[in-house]
Amino acid sequence: MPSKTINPEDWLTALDESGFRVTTVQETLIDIFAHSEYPLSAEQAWEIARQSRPKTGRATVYRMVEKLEKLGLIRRVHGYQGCSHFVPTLPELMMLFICLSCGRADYLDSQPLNDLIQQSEHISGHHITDSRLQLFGACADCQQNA
Amino acid sequence: MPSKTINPEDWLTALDESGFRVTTVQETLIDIFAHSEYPLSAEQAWEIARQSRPKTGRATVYRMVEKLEKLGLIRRVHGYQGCSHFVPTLPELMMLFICLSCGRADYLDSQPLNDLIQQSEHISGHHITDSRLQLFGACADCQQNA
DNA sequence: TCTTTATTGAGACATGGTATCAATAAGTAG
DNA sequence: CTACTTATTGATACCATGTCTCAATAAAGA
Repeated sequence: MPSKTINPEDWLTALDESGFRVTTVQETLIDIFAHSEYPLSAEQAWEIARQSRPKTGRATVYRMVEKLEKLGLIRRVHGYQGCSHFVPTLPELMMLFICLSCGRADYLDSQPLNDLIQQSEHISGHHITDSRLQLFGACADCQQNA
Repeated sequence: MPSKTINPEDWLTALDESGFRVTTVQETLIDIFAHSEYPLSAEQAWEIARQSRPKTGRATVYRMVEKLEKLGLIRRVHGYQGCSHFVPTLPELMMLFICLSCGRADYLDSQPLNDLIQQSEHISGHHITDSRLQLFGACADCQQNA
């Protein structure tokens, strides 16, 4: 479902514009992350990558993940599967929902959250520069099949 | 600052009532977590514990952390210092703020957040059973000293 | 006090992630 | 198109964090 609004080409462009060389591993890994409906760990991405590109090194995958995260193209999921899984970042601000039953990620409108954060900032006196909100539960589909 | 509303005695009672034996390591570790103003990792807690109780085993600390987390007495902090630090859980529902400059944790009223979550539940059709919201930035003190 | 059994400590092990370094391949200049 | 420069890669050694095992210890109840 993220794939609807994510274009692997843009990611390559982003890497290029940041002064990195465009390589085949990058293309492989970008494709993997951009098209996955589920949060992926570096280890999982490595496994998938080797199916189409057997010589892919482990360290390379970890380096790419770090790079993609720094560029804001993927985002770490902090949750029940551990804290080492990543989902593509959508262009707009979104809150992340993870279904505990099927594992899929869904994105919800986060404008109300931003309002709430601004409010908290006011009340507490803290200057808030970043936030993580993640929701867990059963997605609409899984509720029906239960 | 959490210490204001946290009573180590209650934690021991909670362990006792859950059918666990009350031991000296437990008392040591509970004291450490209940009185820390900063999120602590198991490793850090181990280090502190050995100062007053040198024979404390590493695995024991990890086991206690797991136990305390399961009982809901401490809570994992997902953030910039990694995902392996814990803070005491307050009795009321609270959002967590972590200062990126001094590392301290602060708790903010989370009623508005709960409203927001209910709203999202309605709109998305997902059944939300748990959430994590964490805020990062500079606390009021650190802003002044900057 | 004695007995039972959960809990502990020590250390081996597994996993996730990083550092090193020679080999490879992308980009650029000729 | 070729040669050159240098970022990126892959293999492997390494480190940190967390788990498992099992004999020894110490709570709790009889």
